[in-house]
Amino acid sequence: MRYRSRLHAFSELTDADRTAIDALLDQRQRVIAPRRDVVAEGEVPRFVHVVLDGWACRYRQLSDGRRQLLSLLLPGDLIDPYPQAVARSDHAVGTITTMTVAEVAPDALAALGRESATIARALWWNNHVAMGTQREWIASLGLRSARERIALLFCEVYFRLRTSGRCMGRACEFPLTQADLAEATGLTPVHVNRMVQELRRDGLIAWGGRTLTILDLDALCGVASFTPAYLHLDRAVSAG
Amino acid sequence: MRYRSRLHAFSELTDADRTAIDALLDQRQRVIAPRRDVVAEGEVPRFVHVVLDGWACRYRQLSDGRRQLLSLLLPGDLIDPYPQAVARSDHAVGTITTMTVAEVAPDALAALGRESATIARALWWNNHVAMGTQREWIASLGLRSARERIALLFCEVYFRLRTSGRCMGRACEFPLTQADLAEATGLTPVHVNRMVQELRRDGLIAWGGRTLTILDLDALCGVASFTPAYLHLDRAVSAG
DNA sequence: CGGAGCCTTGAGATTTATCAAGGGTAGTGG
DNA sequence: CCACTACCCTTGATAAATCTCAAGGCTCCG
Repeated sequence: MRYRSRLHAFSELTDADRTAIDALLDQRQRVIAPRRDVVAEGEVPRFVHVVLDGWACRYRQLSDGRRQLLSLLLPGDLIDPYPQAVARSDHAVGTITTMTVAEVAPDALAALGRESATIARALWWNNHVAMGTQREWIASLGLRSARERIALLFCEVYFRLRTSGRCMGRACEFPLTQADLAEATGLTPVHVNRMVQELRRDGLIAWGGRTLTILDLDALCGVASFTPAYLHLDRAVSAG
Repeated sequence: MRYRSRLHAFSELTDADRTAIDALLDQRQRVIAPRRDVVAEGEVPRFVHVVLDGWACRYRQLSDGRRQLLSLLLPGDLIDPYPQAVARSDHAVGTITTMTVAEVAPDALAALGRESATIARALWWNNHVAMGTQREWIASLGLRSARERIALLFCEVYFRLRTSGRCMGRACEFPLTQADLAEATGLTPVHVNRMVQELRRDGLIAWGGRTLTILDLDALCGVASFTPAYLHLDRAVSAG
């Protein structure tokens, strides 16, 4: 089963809840080219965007041009998860691949949260997971080596895609370039390249084209010190 | 004016809202010794803790002992900002100094959020700021140098304390040890020491005892590439 | 007076960055 | 169908930032 949005994956939702969310997602959609900004830094977003297809990322850029990815936005993710927001964004969101987003009216989502207590909980749960993921990135950048950071990112993406039913066995899409990976892990592209080669040589992964295959999941998780606790999958419906 | 909790600082709150929150904070309090865990990793917290006095931190520790601070919890901060949580914590929270916390029943806070739309918004705003702060830490660890990271942390603490009315001019409390600072910035204590000395030598800060004095705020912000946008102070009542 | 915790300093090792160049591949236009 | 460009990946050599190890000093407290 493939979830249209992360909210759908929340285990306590009723069928009626899921139908109501679907209705919101169908109201208004947009297709965005790769490498474009969806939300600029300082902008006040007019919609709650939900990624329906394709990948994007949050990022922050310093005045001297240095850029850091802050999180990956995969299919199903909410880009502006604040029903009541109307706040100036403190970071930018840009596409990586061609992306289809649903543009949901903040008021409509807020209304849904008031009508259904489970949807309200789903919104908080989604937030909880997003914060946990950010914390894991902090731990990654702060105390893991280059090799460990890269392994961690592979693990995270694999588990997240699997939750939403977007893996085939041990393989999944992975459309980032090595330069993107460098911006996500706080390393240089050159060094990322060497570490990726090492992971390949050690038989942990295969990665080429836009496909990542995890050849030895346990070993990769071990290298990354990865445990999926921060994804709070215990409250998610498993997609297999 | 000194705010008891971050929620109090939300500019849209009415006096009635603030009184209601105060009532929650007064129900049950606890004093915790320095260097103790408030919430252990994997624990399901039974309360929403609010820091009334003293400092704490979120942290994550890998099996080999390496430890990374994930965020600082200053007076007023909510430790478990999920009214509906009842989720296993994916990280630990420990005190730095002696700390007084209010232990609020999650249900009571949730009820308050249902009764007052502004309190509900305040909870989301609080979350929004917490996420922004985590993103800034990611950007700090990912693309800033040692010197820049340390300067950034000083800036962040100063601005956050000022918002809640806990600065005297350019001076504020700063009870972290250099080893703590190292765990927050992903550096070694030795290197932190050298960078702090550099910042002192350059006349940017004075730091000793448990007091930090910012001697040249503009220059320090410049070194750190600090802009307080992520704190979303535009929706906070200024404490001066 | 002794110990513990924290800060400071020095010297050498390691990780990662920087600079520079070459090769592969896919798409584009002639 | 071929040349050409753009983008990405790869490799090597050297440099810089940060870590590691080791030791000494200061201050507070019992």
